[in-house]
Amino acid sequence: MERFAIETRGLSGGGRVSATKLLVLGIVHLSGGAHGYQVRSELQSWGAESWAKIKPGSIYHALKKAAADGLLTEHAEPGNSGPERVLYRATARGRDEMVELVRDGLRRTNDADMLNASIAMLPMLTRTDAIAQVNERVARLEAELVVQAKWREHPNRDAPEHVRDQAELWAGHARTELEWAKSLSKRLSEGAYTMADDPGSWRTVPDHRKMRV
Amino acid sequence: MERFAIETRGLSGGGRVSATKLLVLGIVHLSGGAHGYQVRSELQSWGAESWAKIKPGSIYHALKKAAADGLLTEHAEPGNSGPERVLYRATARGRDEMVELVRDGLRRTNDADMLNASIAMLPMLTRTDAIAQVNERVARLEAELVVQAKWREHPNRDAPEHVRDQAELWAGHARTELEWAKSLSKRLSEGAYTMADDPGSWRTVPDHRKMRV
DNA sequence: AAACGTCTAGTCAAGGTTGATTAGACGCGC
DNA sequence: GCGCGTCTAATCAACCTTGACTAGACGTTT
Repeated sequence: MERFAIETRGLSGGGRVSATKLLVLGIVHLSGGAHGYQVRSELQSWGAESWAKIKPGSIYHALKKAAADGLLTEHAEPGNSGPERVLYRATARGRDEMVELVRDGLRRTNDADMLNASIAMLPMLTRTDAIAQVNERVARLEAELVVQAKWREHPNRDAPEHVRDQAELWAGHARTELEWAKSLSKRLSEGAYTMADDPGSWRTVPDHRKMRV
Repeated sequence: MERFAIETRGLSGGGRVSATKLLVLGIVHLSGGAHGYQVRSELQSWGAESWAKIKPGSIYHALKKAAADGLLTEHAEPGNSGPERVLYRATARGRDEMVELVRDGLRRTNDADMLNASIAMLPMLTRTDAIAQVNERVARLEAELVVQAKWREHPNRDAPEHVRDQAELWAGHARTELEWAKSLSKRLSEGAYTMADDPGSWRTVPDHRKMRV
């Protein structure tokens, strides 16, 4: 009966994939260490509350959970000016997990939040890897559109008419996403953005020169 | 400080709007009374696990919560054949709340799950009401596209380049949705679907002839 | 200089979500 | 007539999300 029990688990201790987790890990990493409020501000300036629907409350939870899972380290800092704060830094496992989350988010269809978060963290990947993941997404979307087309030819008679008509909307979204993914793949191939293996990326910048707030 | 404390609360005891709640209330109502497994099967046959991302576990919780809030009544039934079951029936408050949820889900932008669930429960509204809500949605989407266009002219310099480029994808989704909403409005005007005030709708069918499993 | 709003920084309880698990009934091949 | 898989029906603990709330510091208005 428990044939599939393990299957869905990823690199770390398990638990649901979450856009919050990815974004929090990503910002901490990009900042080369950050406290909660800093992550919160950075995400806000990226407009993440709207496209990933992240509320401040979730950020602190995600940070603590990631620290408990060994993906981040916690350093308590006495408040020299203002309240106390806790500094978080990414561990090696945290970096690996984050990269896997980005790759998965790009490759797999479904879940808009995860896709948005993955795109936001795209430069965590090398250029060739990113292109490969996006291309796999393109292939998946094309396959899904074929399935959807078949489904509309032979609709499920149990579902009411207006529910069946909803499929048009989903197909429209899938086509939009397909076009966008194709154009992203092309932009990447043409050298757009600074990826992990490009000069000037977060990876090639020495620690003391990384972004600070 | 608590100026807005009440504002977000709806008709009932409060709490977050949820696609699960709407679908569960809707199925119970449409079935003229149902137990958990029946709701689960019906949603499955509508393909709801995929488009509303509802897992069985959530359904039972939603039923109990709705019963605790007075939106449903619970009738324990001894298992004449098979395990025990609990029969749920919609109350008047449950019906009112559900209709409000559908209207809100149609009118307000954001949250794909809620929109999908609302469309699935569209025939809960009268035809004129449904058209009005969809038209308001059309207007909102058009306004949003204008805002997005302005945003792309004057992008936020704090966000990285690839995050700013993501806006193209959102705009594409918004345009897809806009076109679909317009066509839905048109179909409704032309008399498509059986709405709450049409002959043959769930509302005009006497209780004993309602769908049973 | 007391009052006021605002920014920094974070906690918390209440509630929602979910994968795993339980358990009886039922058909069916051997 | 016994084991096996499948269907019905639901429970539960672990985990995630969130709105509301706390609290110090700082500028600035009155």
